[in-house]
Parts: sequence; C-alpha cells; structure tokens
Amino acid sequence: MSVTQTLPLTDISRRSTDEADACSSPLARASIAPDHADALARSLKALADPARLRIISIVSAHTDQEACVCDLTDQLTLSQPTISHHLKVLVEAGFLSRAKRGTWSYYSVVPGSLNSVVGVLADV
Amino acid sequence: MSVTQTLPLTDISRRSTDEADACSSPLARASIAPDHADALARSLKALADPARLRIISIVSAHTDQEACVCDLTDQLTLSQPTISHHLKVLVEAGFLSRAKRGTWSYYSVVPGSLNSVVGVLADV
DNA sequence: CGGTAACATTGATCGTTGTCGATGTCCACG
DNA sequence: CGTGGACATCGACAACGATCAATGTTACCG
Repeated sequence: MSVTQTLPLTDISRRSTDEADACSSPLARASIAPDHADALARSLKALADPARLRIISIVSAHTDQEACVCDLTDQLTLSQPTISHHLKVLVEAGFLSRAKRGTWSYYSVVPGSLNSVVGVLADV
Repeated sequence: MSVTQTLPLTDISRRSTDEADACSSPLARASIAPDHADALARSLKALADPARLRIISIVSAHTDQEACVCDLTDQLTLSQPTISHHLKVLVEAGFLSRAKRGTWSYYSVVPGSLNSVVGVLADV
C-alpha cells in the first residue's frame, strides 16, 4: 500500500497564478479565515440543538428576560440533568448568563449575543 | 455581584395551580414551537462546522458565485471524500446547489438560504 | 440540627458525525 | 476502445454529544 504510484508533479502541484485552470473562476473577494470559521462554528454548534433553541426562546419570552430551571423542566420533556447540561453549554458559549438567588438559578439571555452571531453569519 | 436579597417568603409555601410561582416570571410572548425549533436546529447543524462554513465562504467569494471541488481541495486541508461529504450535507440542507458540467461539479450558494436562517434565528 | 427542595455534577450508554482509504461512476480524449 | 481525471459513494473507525439515573451541593425551613 505504501507507494503505489508517483505523484503527478507536472501540473497539479503547481500553484495557480496560471490561468490554465479550466474549472476555476476568479475570486471576487476573500473568504473567511480558518480560525474565524472555527469560532463561528463553535457558536453555531451551541445553538444547533432543538432543546437549546427552545431554552433561549423560553427565557427571552419572559417579561424580565430571565427564567429559572423549573420553568424549563415544566415546558421541555427532558430530565433535569439534561436541561442543566444544555444550560451549561449555552452559558459557556456566551448566550446565557446565570444568576443564583437563594435556591433558584435564574438564566437570562446575554444582550446582543444572538445578534452578534447573526451579524457574523450574514457576511460569511 | 453579591446582593443575595432575601426572597419574598410569603408566597413560597403556596404551591402551584396558583399562577404566581415564586421562582417564575410571567410570559411576555410565546416561545417557538418544538417542530420549529427542530427545523432550525437542523439548518444550524449543517452550518456548524468549520469546513462547511469555509466552503460556503469560498463558493460565495467567487465572482460567478460558483466553484468546483478542485477549488475546495486546493484551499482546505481535507481529503477529497471528506469535502464531497460536506458538500452533500450543505446541498441536502438547501444551502448549496450542484451543477454538473462535463467532468466538473460546480457548486453555488442558493440565494437567500443563509439570510432565511439568519432571519429565523433573529426572532427566536 | 435534620429534612427537603432546587440545581449541579458524575458516570455510563448509545446514537451521531467527521475523517480517510478504497472503490465505483461518468466523462473526455487519444 | 482503453486510459486517465474529476468526483461520488462505501465501509470503517474514532471522537463527540445527547440523554438519563444516581449522587453531590447548597440554601431554606421546621
């Protein structure tokens, strides 16, 4: 399996700048940087879950923009540890913030966090 | 922030069926429906990958809004089957469309597909 | 001080997914 | 008609992630 064939070094490995590429079209603008794509993917991964989207929606639907875990266990058909897990993911991604008062934990949407992702995604 | 104000204890003993739960706040508006969250999560899952974000960016950076696979294998440090896999995910999610001409496959961004997700995400 | 309620953490399970090598398919060309 | 190039598909594997039961932690209350 090692070296089955020598690499075709004639044309493929040659860096373009030659217009002889038949299948390619010129670039109009630069594409996003790899690390930029990595950061955006991390944010999107935190949002790409039905339970987490509903959590954000439920929290932001409250008048004072905050809800406790009991509000979520009531509406979502998920166990309490699972909801805590999703909350942790959203907090670590910067979409929610936690405020503990007494025995209750109140979660609220970080202002502008969603719009920031929306803005970045708009010009990908 | 270490306020930890004492809670209004007068109402805690009264269990639910009363609309005023101690830890809960009233709703200002409705939250998204579960199937709506499911659909949005599927779209976001297709975007939540660094390679796929870069693919969309590279394709849309071309002047005619289309690029062939060779353009992608050149810029991404991934094998050709892996790139084909990501392209398939993006096509099935509705973000890219495929046009085969000769031996080459040209991929282009479906107009409005990204903005649609952005718009839905904006009012979650 | 013991009990209970709210929530977080841990450990385990199991489906999902990103990746690559190998192979298949289709087209162009000599 | 055979050969090679461009791309898709398949099979396998490893890493990740969503979920839950069990347990831990902290605050409140009698």
